Amino acid sequence: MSGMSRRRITSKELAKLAGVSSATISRAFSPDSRIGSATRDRILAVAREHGYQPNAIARSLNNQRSRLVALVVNAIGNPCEAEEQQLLVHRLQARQLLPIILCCADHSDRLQLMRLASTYQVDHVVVFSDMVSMQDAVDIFHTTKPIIVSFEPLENENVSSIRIDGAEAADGIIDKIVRDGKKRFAYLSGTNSSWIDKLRRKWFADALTKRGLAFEAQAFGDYSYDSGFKEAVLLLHRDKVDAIICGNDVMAIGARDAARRVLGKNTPDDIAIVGQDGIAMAAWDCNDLTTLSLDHVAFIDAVVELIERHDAEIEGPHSITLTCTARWGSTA
Amino acid sequence: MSGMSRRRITSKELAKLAGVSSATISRAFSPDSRIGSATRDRILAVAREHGYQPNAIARSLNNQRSRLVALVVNAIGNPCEAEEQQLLVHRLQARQLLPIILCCADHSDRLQLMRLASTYQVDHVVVFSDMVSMQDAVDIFHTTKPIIVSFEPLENENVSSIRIDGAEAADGIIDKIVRDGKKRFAYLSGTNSSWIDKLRRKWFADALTKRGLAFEAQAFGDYSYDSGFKEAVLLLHRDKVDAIICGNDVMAIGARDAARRVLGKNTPDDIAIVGQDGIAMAAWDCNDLTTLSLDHVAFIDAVVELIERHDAEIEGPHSITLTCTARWGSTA
DNA sequence: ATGGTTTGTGTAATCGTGTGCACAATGCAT
DNA sequence: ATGCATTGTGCACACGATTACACAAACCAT
Repeated sequence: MSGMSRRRITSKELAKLAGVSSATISRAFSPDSRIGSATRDRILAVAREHGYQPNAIARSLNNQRSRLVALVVNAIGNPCEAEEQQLLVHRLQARQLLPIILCCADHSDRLQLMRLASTYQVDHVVVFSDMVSMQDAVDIFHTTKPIIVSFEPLENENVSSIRIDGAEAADGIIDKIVRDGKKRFAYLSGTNSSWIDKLRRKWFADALTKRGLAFEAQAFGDYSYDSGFKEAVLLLHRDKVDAIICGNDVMAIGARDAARRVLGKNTPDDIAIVGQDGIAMAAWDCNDLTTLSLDHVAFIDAVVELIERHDAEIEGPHSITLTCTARWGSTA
Repeated sequence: MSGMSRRRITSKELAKLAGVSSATISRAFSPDSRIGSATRDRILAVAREHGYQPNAIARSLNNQRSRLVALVVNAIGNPCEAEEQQLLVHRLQARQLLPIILCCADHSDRLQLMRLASTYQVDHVVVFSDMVSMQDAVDIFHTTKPIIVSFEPLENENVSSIRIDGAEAADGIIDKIVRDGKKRFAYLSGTNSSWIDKLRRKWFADALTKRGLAFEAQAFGDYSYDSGFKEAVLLLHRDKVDAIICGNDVMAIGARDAARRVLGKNTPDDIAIVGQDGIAMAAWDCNDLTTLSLDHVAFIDAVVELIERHDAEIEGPHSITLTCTARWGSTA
């Protein structure tokens, strides 16, 4: 690398240096294209010497293929999704795909943000966030026909989805809590009314119904520790519940702290607390949460599988169903 | 929006539809360019009708400006950086800049990953990770002359950096612990030898030296809860220390759990435990960590400030220094 | 009425690659 | 030696936007 060359060298310039045409330069960088191996070696050597790499922007324009993937997430730090995000980014990078993160939790105009990303001709879109309507995503991204992978099943030829089934595991958890003698259940939602939140609540509600019970109270948080803490105080104090099913693990930890600190009640004897997601933190010694957990690796495997199918141009929307399992901790 | 048009419409096609030339289309989307306001309105209406948006890839090629920013991070889920990442992404999005995440913790060839990103002509690079050598980053990205923002100060006209000073706050923390009667200190590093790790350790080491003390032991983890737990057991059992300064908050929580669970020792009476970063979780009721914390907002303000200076083409490398403060919890 | 400025639009070149087509050179079988 | 398949390379255009330049129309002042 000859040090300080300021500007990135261009294909045509390199062609002059190597005594070939710019077309040949391009071929030297395309794995399977007709080019003499001697020529290729010489070009690659000269390229390395001058720090040349083909311009991905120009290539994308020509290819109609950007190798960019938009990841629509609620928030980056949010442990609920962070582990999946991390895994997916890893898998994408291994396939030479670059992720563009769209954080919509704090962005005032999520649609505008998605429109911006769509102008970059992303090849795929993965929607983790439950804050954006799937219909909006389809409307915005359909022009480039990227795959859209999402939790929410939607009848549309452009959308593949991953369905999640936690009914059985939820039933097992409710079963144990009921047998432990708890009677007054509350559900602490993470959002006011997202699709995924309703689905999850239904799993537990059905399990209660089956046993002649029902949720005595319902509260709404925002998936954060603080909201879990705050709402749990109300539920325990005002509604006198003795079991709280939380929309995610972080709120469950908040609720557990509230019970212990504000009400002086301990899990699982005085009160049962259940999380959802199965994040790593749930298994930490200080938490040891009972939680309805999803196998992150299997989940991301499914996402990657859908992306691969789309890359291979296999037509039609696809759908994969995953089942949750219970993680048994000491909180319920 | 007329529904189901499969392919994204092009500037030239829209021109035909609106009865103008493609140059005029372009002008309609450039805020300050000579165009009749009647024409602009008509074009924007037709554009909306057909779901047209200028192709950002083509625009980038022409502009020599991609509006993409590479964020080089260790891991996404990692709470140590997650809050900064979240804030920065938010700020970038507000400026219509899109972040490309490079996760280098788990990627076998970090340099290749960075080279890949550099072919996308990113406008800026922000290096959070302490796992990549700054010199490598400069070598790879210098061809496009993006700004490189990093923790590590480096004498190079392309690199701006943010320096962090925690000496005073570390001194205050050590002061309190020593006055509480602790005598045998250990430092639990997050990495084997990153630049930032050495710097942080030095702050505490200096504070000890000033009082005629020194670290009795040093261990190496990997910034994870599990490694904090495991190493703390060894430090407490084998080295009989009564104060552990941890490289980050997550390890500190692991260490606290280890002390409580394995050794039956409680903070702050039996043993003092200090974290670093000041993540939100540190303030959770169940943790209430004493930690050397950095103001995340100020930090990201500084990063954005550097990016803005670069956008405004203000020459030369810049440097901003931030000072840490102590968060006083119940662990030390 | 006329010269000069301003305004709005079209033409054509450009950004850096990829690739179909044409064509020369080479290898091989007869 | 000839006909044919194969290999390697260059030319030229396409990808979809931006923008310098040219130019017509409109406006204004004298």
